[in-house]
Amino acid sequence: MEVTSQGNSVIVSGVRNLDLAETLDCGQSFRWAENENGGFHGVAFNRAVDVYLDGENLRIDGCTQEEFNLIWKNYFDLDLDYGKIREDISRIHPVLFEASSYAPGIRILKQEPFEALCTFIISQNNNIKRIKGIVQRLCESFGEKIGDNDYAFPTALRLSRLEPDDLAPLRAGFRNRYIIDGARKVMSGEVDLEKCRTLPYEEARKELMKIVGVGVKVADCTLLFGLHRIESFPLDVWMKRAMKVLFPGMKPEDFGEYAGIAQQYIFHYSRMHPELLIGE
DNA sequence: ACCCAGGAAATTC
DNA sequence: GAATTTCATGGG
Repeated sequence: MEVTSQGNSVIVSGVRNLDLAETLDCGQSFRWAENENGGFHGVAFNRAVDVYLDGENLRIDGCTQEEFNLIWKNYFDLDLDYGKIREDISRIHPVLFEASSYAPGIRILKQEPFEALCTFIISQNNNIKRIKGIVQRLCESFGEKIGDNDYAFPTALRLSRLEPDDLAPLRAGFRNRYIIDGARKVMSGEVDLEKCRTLPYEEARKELMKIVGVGVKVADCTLLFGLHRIESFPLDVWMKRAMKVLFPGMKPEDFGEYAGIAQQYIFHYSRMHPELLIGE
């Protein structure tokens, strides 16, 4: 991996096992949209960028070399060897080889913990298109303006001072009070997100589940996508169907230390092949 | 009108 | 305690 910068862009060469659409538009982050030039525009860590991938060259517009090293290198998890991981987990089960070969460019993003928490609270009993709309309105309403049309994700402090009814314009429905409860418990320290990086997995889950509206699945997604606990194996409706039909008898713990990456391959593969899951 | 959506809380049995 | 219903909202 080699990094050069010209003007307001950073170019990273030697980037393998990354596909922008597979990674940014597969239901782990809700803040990226394809732009008119085949790249993706998005916001994370209070920065807005456009990203493009040409072969093994990743270009990030709106980014200094310093910001790349501080933010985006980690965000895209570029130090982890996904090729090696794919080889390893392919040996676990033939269907996992199939699923991971189908979309080998999926990576697990390292998102902001509080953003992951809130967006997966919003995700419950919801669809990806509407989740994106609610998240967009949440940022426009309560996030810091960081560009012409770009808003940072709201801070826990800001949201903690609101009442559930203040979120009515988001049209998030019953999830409003969950978001506020999460913000308040994070602000007060009753829930310590950073501690969830290192706590034993079950304890990290319990910590997050102190929040009203956070159950096992939302906790698992927060841990996987916001705290990079890649052993996490969230079971949503798609994954439950996939487990029954494609991996009968197997349990999450059978997928090893990179279970979260396996999960994301399976999730994407299942959604792209719904015909495999009929009957469940 | 009906069903579903990257679920979880509230209620009922 | 386990199974069912309800919870807002939008789209098919």
